[in-house]
Amino acid sequence: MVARMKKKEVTRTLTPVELEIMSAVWQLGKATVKEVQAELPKERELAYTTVATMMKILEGKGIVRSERGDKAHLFIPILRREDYAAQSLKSLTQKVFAESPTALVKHLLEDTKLSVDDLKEI
Amino acid sequence: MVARMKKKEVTRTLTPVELEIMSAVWQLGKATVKEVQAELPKERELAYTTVATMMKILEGKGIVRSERGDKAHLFIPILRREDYAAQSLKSLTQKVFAESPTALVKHLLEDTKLSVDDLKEI
DNA sequence: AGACACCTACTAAAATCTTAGTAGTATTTA
DNA sequence: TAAATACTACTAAGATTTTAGTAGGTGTCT
Repeated sequence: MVARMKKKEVTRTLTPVELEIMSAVWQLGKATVKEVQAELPKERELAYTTVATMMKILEGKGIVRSERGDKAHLFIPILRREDYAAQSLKSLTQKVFAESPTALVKHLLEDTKLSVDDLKEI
Repeated sequence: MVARMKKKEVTRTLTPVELEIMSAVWQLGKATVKEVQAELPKERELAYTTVATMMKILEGKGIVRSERGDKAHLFIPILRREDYAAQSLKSLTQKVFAESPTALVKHLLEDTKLSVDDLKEI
């Protein structure tokens, strides 16, 4: 009997720009090129067509899919933020926190605003 | 009066291969090209000169420095693993765990073998 | 219909990353 | 000392990533 299998998850790591773009897409949940462009940090200026190209690339890689929207295409994440996060985190622990997951948690507590109470809750 | 300042830390993110190499260097603490090459996972075969080139690049970027060793140069990390780890983690939380540091910790606990006791200790 | 605005597809240049060869120098060995 | 060995510097090809322009389509306004 074949148990429910974890999805393939061959997902390579996103390139820096892909990640920037995906951050915006994840944030928006579903968005047009224009919306993605607007969602980028204001100091980050990418031409409309550049964002469009990136969306195309992401679509080609199966990271987002597109739907015809009212006027413009709507792009929707296929790769979920949580999944990518989990994957990145795993790889991070393997690669740079090799022998000290404890250190990771420590840094984590310092960096995030996570209180001890939040932690207890978990 | 100028308080002790946190170091510049402009460190861009390491490319995949740079990270592979640095993993080895961090592991060894201080190493020759040959040692780094040997430290790579055995299924990962990079020519000696490729490793040498990478060391050069890393040195150029100020990530390692070199000292004349007995025969070969010794390469020594400038960027410390902990610092890079902290930096990566911060950027990861910003980019993919935006609104849910809690989720991060959850994943962390699932992925690492960190026990609740270890956690309490922290 | 013509002009305008907006969108997608295609194309491609520039930058960066990855890989490794070759040549030259120094050191060890036969 | 000549040959073999080991290492570094230089060079560069190929791959991938990043950036954006141009052409052509579609709808909209006057």
